[in-house]
Amino acid sequence: MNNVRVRFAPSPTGWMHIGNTRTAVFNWLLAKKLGGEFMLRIDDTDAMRSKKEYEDAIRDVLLWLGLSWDKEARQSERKQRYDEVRDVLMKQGRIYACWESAEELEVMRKKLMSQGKPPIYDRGALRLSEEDIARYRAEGRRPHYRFKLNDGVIEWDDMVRGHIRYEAANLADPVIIREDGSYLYHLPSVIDDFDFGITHIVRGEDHVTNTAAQIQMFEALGGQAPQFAHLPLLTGKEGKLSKRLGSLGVRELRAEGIENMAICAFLAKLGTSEAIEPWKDLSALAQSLDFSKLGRSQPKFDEEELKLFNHKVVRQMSFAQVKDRLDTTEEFWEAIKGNLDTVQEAKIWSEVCFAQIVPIIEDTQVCAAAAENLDGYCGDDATYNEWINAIKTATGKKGKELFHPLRLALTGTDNGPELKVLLKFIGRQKAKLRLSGQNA
RNA sequence: GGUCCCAUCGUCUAAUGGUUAGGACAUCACCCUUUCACGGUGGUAAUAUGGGUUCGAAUCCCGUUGGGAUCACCA
Repeated sequence: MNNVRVRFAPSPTGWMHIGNTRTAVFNWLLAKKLGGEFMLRIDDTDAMRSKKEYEDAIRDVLLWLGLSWDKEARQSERKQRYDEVRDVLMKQGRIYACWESAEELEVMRKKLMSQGKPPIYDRGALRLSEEDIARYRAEGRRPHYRFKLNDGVIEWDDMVRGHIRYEAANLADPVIIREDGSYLYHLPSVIDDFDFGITHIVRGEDHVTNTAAQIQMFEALGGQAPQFAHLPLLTGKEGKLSKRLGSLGVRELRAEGIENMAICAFLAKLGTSEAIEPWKDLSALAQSLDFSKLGRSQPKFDEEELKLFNHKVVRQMSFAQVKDRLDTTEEFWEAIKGNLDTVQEAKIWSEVCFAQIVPIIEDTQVCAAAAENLDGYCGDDATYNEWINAIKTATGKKGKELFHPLRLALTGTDNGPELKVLLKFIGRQKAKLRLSGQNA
């Protein structure tokens, strides 16, 4: 184990969705690829919106996906540490009090925008006199606090976007402490990354300007910013960053029968120049991680493609991987798995073969001939072929006219694995009853 | 509006000044299967747009158009 440490830092304010999960997957894969630690950090600084059930769901989903963590922390338990840092930075003048109300700030922003100016905070609070402040206090106002950005160029080498450069003057001093004294995301995040020795941060590109501000925070703490990788954001089919994506829950996908490996591999390879294909396991997938293979434009996430891919994943799963979820034999699994979209669908064929179904008699002549000639069938190819030929001779039917009624009578449905294979499991007895129209 | 990012087959992308513009997914056709499906083989399909630079541009430069991010007392 080296000193590489990577983290996934969700805020428990909603269910795990495809965008979240992608970030988790990349961070986890990077930790494994570099042989480092993976940390789960619950960013619950927003007490109003954070919920225990969301936090539990995050853990459930990560575990189900196979993204286990070596260490964890919760921001709501580290307030003391944040206060310490706050006091130091305040003394240094990097944190300053502001007295504008949210409404006043909103008005200022709108005014600047309408003048064609960037809606950046004007640092009015820094020009306040003692009397001004005393008056605000007397009015019953409570201050919120901002982090003061130093002028100059902020730059870093991003693992996916290359060299990035921002002029600090184009950025607004971020608010880091609310009027009620609680912390906003920026500072606790940096303090934690610093304290826990986080070496790499992978997150969405919506964070790039945050990163610029946070780099100065790392420096203010006397530390050095970790390596950053900002992933292009996923978009929906229609092009826009769809709200559906935000609501596309991993739990729902799981319930639909999408495999954890399908989700991980799909998210890890979408937007890269590599083929989306099944991987043996997560560590093999981790070894394949390469940020230089990622494009810089925003890939479209299509749920249909994920489902198609899931089929491929299911098809190459061994019996050992599914036996705990299915009550069936290896022989049966191997016979039908090529035909499944989800592992759960195996149950459908299991019922068709071993339980009772209602046959559909589409062609009485074919079914009668089939029933009459079934006695010689022994479950092998040779007697199966003899049986088919006998029906063909007796009825003069062939091809679809022959097989469609047989399939309907024997399985009660018009599609599925090869009839020859299914009949082997259905057996002569059951088949005969079904062919004569009886439930069996 | 300021700042930043992006633009190649339907989709994800490769081609770091000279390629018949390549691959994967989807699609279509054919083959296999005496049916559907599964599987196999092959095909169709792209450089947003206008100017430059150059012997030569998908590639470099400028403009246009289009898309996205951010500018929260969310994270």
